[in-house]
Amino acid sequence: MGKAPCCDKANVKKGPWSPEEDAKLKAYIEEYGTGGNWIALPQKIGLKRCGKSCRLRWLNYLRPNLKHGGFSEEEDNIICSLYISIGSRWSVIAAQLPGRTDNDIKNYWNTRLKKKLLGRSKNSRMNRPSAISGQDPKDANGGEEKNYLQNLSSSALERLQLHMQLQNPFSFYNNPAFWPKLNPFQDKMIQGLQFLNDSNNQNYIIQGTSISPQQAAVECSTISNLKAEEHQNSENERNFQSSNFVGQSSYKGTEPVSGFTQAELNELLNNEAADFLPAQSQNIAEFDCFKEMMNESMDNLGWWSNDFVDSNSASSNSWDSATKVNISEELYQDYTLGYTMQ
DNA sequence: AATAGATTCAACCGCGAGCCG
DNA sequence: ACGGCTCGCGGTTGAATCTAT
Repeated sequence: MGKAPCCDKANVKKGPWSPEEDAKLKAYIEEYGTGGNWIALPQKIGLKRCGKSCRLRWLNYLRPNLKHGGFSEEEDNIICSLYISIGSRWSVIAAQLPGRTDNDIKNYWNTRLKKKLLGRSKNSRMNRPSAISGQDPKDANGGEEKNYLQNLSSSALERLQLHMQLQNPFSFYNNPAFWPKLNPFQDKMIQGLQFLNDSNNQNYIIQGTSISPQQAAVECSTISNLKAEEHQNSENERNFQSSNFVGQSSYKGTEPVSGFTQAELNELLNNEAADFLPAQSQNIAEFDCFKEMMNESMDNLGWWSNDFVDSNSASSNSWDSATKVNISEELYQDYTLGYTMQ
């Protein structure tokens, strides 16, 4: 049985929106709201558009308080650190960047940030066709690795590359002693988001204590309480943005954004990490790192790729278990609030 | 100035989740 | 419990624009 189409495709206009269409949609929504039904909306206002198209146009372009134009360095940092932590959860990342849409961020990542961060290591890999396995794929274990790699999405590979940069033994990233202490809020956020991605249900270290996934989930669910406290403590700080999970405003200044320090992210953004070793050694180091992860550390990599996890949580819509509800509600709250029409 | 190739980004698509009768 | 429907998401496409030759 096929799925019912959301609209009559034959009578629906596609392609770029005209100023007249924009004006119609904007005027109606500003006055009446969506009426809780995007599908019915275009008919009400005489637009020959699909409801989904109207929704997208409103959310990504017409809705008030949207930022257009270049991203700031702080926004770059937030996007990068969240991408590394949770992957392509664009809506979650967008929730941390007021005025930015998931589509914007996705485009910005795909067209600019990704290249900025990965261009270099990508080039080095492209120059060595069999460097990943270092042997004929048909050799012992090689076939398995090949299949495994073929199953990786490009997103997962990108994150792997970032991960490898972070694993560079000479890197700042790999020396916890050098890391500035995260505030509890940031610590919980990063670990909470990683927890959501992890189907292996390993234990988590929160505030130096190893806890079970179940406990981690409870910890994460307390984030809203932390937020409320902080909000009270900074009543005058209108920038708090209430939902600002990353705390870019409530911890402005000296604290790192998300799980990474400004220096770390600058290093990543400027590809400085790749300069730690001469080109040749760097390739070898990358290769060794990869092999090591493939052979020994798979269990530790669950967080960075959906492709490794079981089918129940492999989809992007995996925010569905009972333990995840509290968190996803928190994450989406303000994002959706912005769309709620009176 | 003309052309090809690269880049950007608005818009589309299909899927899964959740709600409701 | 089931099916229909809408919503929201991430991935992808393709027209417009920019850049290099």
